[in-house]
Amino acid sequence: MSAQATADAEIPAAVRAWTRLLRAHATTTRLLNAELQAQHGLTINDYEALQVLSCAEDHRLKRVELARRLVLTPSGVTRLLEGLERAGLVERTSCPTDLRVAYAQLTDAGLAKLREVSCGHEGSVRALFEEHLSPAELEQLVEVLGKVPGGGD
Amino acid sequence: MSAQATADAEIPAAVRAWTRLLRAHATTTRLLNAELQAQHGLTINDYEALQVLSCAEDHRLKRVELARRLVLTPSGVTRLLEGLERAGLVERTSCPTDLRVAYAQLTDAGLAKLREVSCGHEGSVRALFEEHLSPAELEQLVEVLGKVPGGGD
DNA sequence: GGTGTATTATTGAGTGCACAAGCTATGGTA
DNA sequence: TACCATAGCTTGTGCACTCAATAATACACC
Repeated sequence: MSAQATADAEIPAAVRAWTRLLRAHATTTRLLNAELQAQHGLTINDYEALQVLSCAEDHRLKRVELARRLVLTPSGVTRLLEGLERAGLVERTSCPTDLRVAYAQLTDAGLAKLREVSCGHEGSVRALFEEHLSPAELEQLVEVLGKVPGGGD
Repeated sequence: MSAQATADAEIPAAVRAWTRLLRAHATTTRLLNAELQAQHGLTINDYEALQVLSCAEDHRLKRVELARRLVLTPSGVTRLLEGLERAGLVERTSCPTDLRVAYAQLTDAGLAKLREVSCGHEGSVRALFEEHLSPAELEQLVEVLGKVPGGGD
């Protein structure tokens, strides 16, 4: 009955959702990042960038658009792509009609790398999430996360 | 009907949940962190640390335990507490029965700061989440996030 | 055509975190 | 008592990201 016994029932659902989102994110990213890094030398954002590019038309995207999709700042994208370009997975392409834009273009090596990595990585993601959530719960999670700011596509 | 037209229906729910978790976290964190920083000079983890300590018995916790709750490494906690100690919000306390442990002890100033900040911050969290999610959806979110690794209490 | 504003991208500086290595203290075992 | 494995914590190093400032191009407007 001390000071810390207050609350649990009073904490707004939004706040509980927020802290759980924080903790769940921290835990899952730590696990998946470590694995991705150890097995393939990629960070989560490296992987996500390759993935997003592979879904884009002609496997390329304006850097600003990539930033928007990955929820990074433009400067974050510049640094991210530095690494991927050094590894030969992505290359810069210029836009003929607008000299400001530099496309991030997935290379063949990048696509190959993605195919090599994605199966195992998706397996890890599924193992992590499907271990404790039923298919119905996963669908719910997808659904409600889609309504959280930034969670939609 | 191009290469990128594959998939949407085929992507496993676990993977869609994972990417939405990533994006939602990045977006909400960015917003809330910027606000907390601008208005009170705290990071999200600063706030969370104060919050967790305030709920602990005698307002103090072993650093290792704090690390576990915040999903940080011990070294991360050391650096986090450096800042909070410098600001006078937390102080080190030693354990009489085990000289290895150094408690993180919330100071009066820390408690005051937390009370000063929490109302506004909770308001921001609620505004952000309640804007697009109904009470029922929020409860669902709490429920299913609780089953994601790290999301439980 | 020239000017002003918006857009795209990069760079420099600073921050927050992880990993690995190292220290001290504890507790079991012989 | 001596020893050794383990626990708690800190430090050195490195990485990923942000913010603020900067440069170059595009485009609307007069």
